[in-house]
Amino acid sequence: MSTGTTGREQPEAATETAERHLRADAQRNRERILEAATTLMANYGIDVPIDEIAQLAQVGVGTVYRNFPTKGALFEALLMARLRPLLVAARSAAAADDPGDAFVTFVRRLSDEFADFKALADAMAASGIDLSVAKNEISGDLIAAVTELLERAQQAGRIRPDVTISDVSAMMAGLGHTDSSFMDPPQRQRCVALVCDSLLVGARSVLPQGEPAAPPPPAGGWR
Amino acid sequence: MSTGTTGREQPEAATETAERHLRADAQRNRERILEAATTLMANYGIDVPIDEIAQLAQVGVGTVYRNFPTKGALFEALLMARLRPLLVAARSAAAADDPGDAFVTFVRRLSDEFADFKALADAMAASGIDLSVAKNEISGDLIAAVTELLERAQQAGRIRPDVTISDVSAMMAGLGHTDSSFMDPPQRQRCVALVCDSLLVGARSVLPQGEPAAPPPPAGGWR
DNA sequence: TGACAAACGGAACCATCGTTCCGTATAGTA
DNA sequence: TACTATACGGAACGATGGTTCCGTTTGTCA
Repeated sequence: MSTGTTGREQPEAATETAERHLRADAQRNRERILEAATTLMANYGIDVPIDEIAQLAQVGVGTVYRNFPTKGALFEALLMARLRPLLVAARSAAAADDPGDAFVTFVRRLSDEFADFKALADAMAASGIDLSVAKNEISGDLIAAVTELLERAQQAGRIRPDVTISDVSAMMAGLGHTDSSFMDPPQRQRCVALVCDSLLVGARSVLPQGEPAAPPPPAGGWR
Repeated sequence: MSTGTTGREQPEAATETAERHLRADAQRNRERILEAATTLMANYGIDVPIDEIAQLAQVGVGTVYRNFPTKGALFEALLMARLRPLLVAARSAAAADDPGDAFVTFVRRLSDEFADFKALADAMAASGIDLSVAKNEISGDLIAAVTELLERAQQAGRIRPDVTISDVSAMMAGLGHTDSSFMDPPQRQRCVALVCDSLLVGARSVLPQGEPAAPPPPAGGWR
């Protein structure tokens, strides 16, 4: 009766297309929410409570749910925003003159993305070893692009011919899950280099300098 | 420490030493609990509810808590049981004639352990990139043993001299987190081989055959 | 066999978190 | 300025899961 219909009243969910003339404050809030969610999910992964996102965005939880029907929807919106440029990168890598180098560049880029946005690795873990982090089309396109990148690099003799896209996906997933929050950037780069070395033909990277030497993590060590 | 906190009345917690004359039924139940917890945590990781463990063990939750003051304690008990043989393996690998081969064998073994006991990978993720999955002594011993294994394999010229124990730990963690539940055994073996190839000097394994669907890699391995 | 400490089961408690509901506030408009 | 659709906040709800409590059962020993 008074308030909307029996169902929810969110406008077209998170669809950016058909921007149904949002009220100015609503538009502002939506952006705040996206920003807050990005910040928090980048650092803490998918596990941040909605309440915290709402708090950081200076908004009530209701407002979050008015914009995104579900936590998953919010997450997926963020994910897509991350995946899209990654797809562009993969495609241009596949078209590069030297697909071998382009492959390495792409892997490095992906690793950076994992580090910058922890939730991406979470999503990858949840959906198995392939790159299809969401049921969205983008993920399919992404894996297609990486497949082509791989094939071209193999044709160019730069990547081992016995390596499959599954191998690549699995290694990428592993990279993402070498819990980035515990790994400093130099260490991450070393891992990227090692992974690439395992896939490339006759490659033996110079590993970027990491921590001084010994393993002793600050006193207490484990935990 | 864990024992004798002010609160509960559990007998020495999970300490097997000083087996305080458990009543026959209590002993039986304790074993049932450990067995059930192993089964469930192996398949579902740390996230299995205590209730489910209790149910499978055919005991009440109270009985679980009488044996293990906390879910974490139960988990740690299982973990130690897993880590101990792994430690033995690492030590004997470090003492092997060919530390290069022994290293590969150990990595394979570790990977199997991840697959057999999903919770191990969970623990590793939670504790960062090093092997120290718990604050227990065993984990310290384990990383020490692996360090020695690494050094000996490097002295023998089998592992790249620029690889550090941190690198090894990180790659192992990645291996564990290439979510084993989504990866069939052949794929896992391929990843193990790739990781080893990245660490060893001049190695290019023949990757074990994986799934049939993917791009046919029968091109044969490298030497 | 009787008594009692030891052990048991599982309801209840508490905290967390996703989601919904609804009374209230306000941007946009006439 | 007044009116109303739109949007807001946040309390409340329901599900889940770890932990505690306590009345009841049972193994053990004399």
